[in-house]
Amino acid sequence: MRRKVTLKQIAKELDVSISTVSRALNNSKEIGEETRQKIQAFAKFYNYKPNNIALSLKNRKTKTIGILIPEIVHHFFSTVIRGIEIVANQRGYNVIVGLSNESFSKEVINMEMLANGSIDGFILSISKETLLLQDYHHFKETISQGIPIVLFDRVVNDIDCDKVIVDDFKGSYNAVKKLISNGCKNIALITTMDYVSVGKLRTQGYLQALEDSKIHAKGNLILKLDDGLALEEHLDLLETEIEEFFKRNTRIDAIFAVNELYAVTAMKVARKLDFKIPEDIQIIGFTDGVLSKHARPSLTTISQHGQKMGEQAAHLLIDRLQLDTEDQDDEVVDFERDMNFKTVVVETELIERESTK
Amino acid sequence: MRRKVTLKQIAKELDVSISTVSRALNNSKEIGEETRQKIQAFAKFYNYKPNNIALSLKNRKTKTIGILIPEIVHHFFSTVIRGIEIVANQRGYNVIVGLSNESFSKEVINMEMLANGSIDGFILSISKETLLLQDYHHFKETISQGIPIVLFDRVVNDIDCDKVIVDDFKGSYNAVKKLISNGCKNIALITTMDYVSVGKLRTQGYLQALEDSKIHAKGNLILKLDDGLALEEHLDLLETEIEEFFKRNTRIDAIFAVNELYAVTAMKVARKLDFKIPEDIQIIGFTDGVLSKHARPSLTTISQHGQKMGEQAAHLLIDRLQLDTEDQDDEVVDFERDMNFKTVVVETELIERESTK
DNA sequence: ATCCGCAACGAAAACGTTTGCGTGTTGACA
DNA sequence: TGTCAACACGCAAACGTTTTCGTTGCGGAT
Repeated sequence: MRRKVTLKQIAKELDVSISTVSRALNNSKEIGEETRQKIQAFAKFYNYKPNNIALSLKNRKTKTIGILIPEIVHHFFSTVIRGIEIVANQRGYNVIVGLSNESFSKEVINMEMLANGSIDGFILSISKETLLLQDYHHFKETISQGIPIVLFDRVVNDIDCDKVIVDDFKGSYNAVKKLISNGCKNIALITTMDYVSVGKLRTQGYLQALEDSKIHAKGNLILKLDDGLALEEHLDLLETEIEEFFKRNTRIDAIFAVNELYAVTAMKVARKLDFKIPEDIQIIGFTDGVLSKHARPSLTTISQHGQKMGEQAAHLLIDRLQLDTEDQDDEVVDFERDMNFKTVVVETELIERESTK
Repeated sequence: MRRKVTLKQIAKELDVSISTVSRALNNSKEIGEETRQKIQAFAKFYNYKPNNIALSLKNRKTKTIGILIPEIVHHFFSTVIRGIEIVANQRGYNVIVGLSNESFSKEVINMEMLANGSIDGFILSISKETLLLQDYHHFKETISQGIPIVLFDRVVNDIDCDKVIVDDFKGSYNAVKKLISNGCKNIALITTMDYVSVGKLRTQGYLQALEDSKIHAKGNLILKLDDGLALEEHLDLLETEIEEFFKRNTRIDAIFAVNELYAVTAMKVARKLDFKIPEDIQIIGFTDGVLSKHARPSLTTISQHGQKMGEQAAHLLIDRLQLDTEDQDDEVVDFERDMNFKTVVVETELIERESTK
């Protein structure tokens, strides 16, 4: 087991100083041709690679970005990670991921753990519990320490940072409009509780689309589901909940669901109740995952383009990081930068499949 | 923007030495009660947290483990990551993930990038290209530098390290046995090319089960598919490939597929060709993902317990890391340790759903 | 002979910690 | 009064880099 060779060892072996070795390897022209050759050859032979940690300490930046997400076994989030990883790698960064598991305290812990020098910036999506508590002090503290954050998907307004979102409102609006133009009169909505921002926006899009088409929105056509039901263990509960909803509203001819699982489950229930899809009932879901593609019939969905969101987020963050390192004069720039937070919205796309006409 | 406070700043402010501050915060009893109180209070007020990078440099270990996987938008792999993250967090470690995207060179690059001090050890699953090339020099080099590796799922024998696998052979064997005991006579196998170790093992399990039941395995009942077909873009190709396979073999009454996608697609084709499931044809797939659960009919599968695999892998790695730091005497231990590589096999589980009788 | 400049290299600080060792100040005890 | 612990703290090295600022030696100009 030969450990990695260091500058010091090379210096000792070649009987020169550490600085000379460093300079030689960085092709400084202060070093004589001959010694440079010698040092480089030696370094290559022993496969010298500078130690990242030492570099991080010296440069006061780690070239790694922290990802903090609620859940990783989830098509959308893993797609975002992939997007982040790709551009991070391209631009010389690593990614370190933490999972909040939708828990506030885990989010805080994780964040503090990483904020102590391990990463240069965060890309994160807020956990549900945090959204519920509306306690964002950890984010603000991190930002005030000079560590930039990029929020994606689940964002809140009162955090000053870059954001990447999809136009949840518009996406839903278009989907419902589509259902209306397909002739649907009684369009049901299956959504989450309001504190999840995206759920709320999607609900608003639904309502607006109805209103613009002079359709009166009826409260009993809206089903707000508890989050617990989305858990793997409670699939059956989710199913019966939706089934009862159906039975209460026999005239439903379309369903718009704010996520894939709700949509697929609704479809399952509809078939069980002998609805023909899409003849008797049409269905659209938000979020395009594997379920939608492989369901029978395949599900018309609104794609969020998770990978693109990840890429955008990474670019935003790294741009800001590199901007930070360029300017040394602190005060003024701080002020200017505050004004410059961007919110990029990634366009959604309606992917039509078999569950709509 | 107030940057993080350091020991030096505290020392200066309180007019003591850096070492005194450090000791006071670590509750060294070399420090007088009074000064300790003072320093701790001050540190708490300014929210002092030791800088991770500096600690890493000093301790020559980073307390982070590197995960290197072929793909992250994948139910199995993300489940494994979740398992790793959970125990890593419990035991005070962070995880940094790299994606090889099934490419040899990306695997090498990523590994070298992380091996230069960024991580203490690796948990990884080998990319297909690497398996095809059979070039494992980067793994061996990393290990010889004293960085331990834990391989999971896709492993190869000639790398000396801990491994976590499922018993692919046994899992397949049991599944096929199940089909046989359900009365199936013409059991087809849909698998990958041989160079992916798990594909090979699963194929062997299939063959063995047939042989043990005195059923002659027929070559034309085995469909070996190219990997390219598993890509999202080529779903239709995959489908036609399987459809032709069906048409060539009209007497098939069961299918065992080595992954979820193949199984679901086969089911789709079967229904299209008016087979009744499970009456006319029974289907089992390896790997239990979301597709299986929500397919219609739901798919009987062999669960790999990805999360458990991740947890085991993390424990193996961290155990070894902590063992490494305990012993200072080098030579002897190296030798002993070589003998101690473990391979833990996580039991598979047959999850029966609607696609079998 | 003196001075200057340049090429080629070394010493040391710095990044933020921990820690072995040294040192000064007490108080007790002989 | 002198000796010696014990106590409370500071110095400095170390981890592995980069970089600023010297410091040599030497050739050429004056």
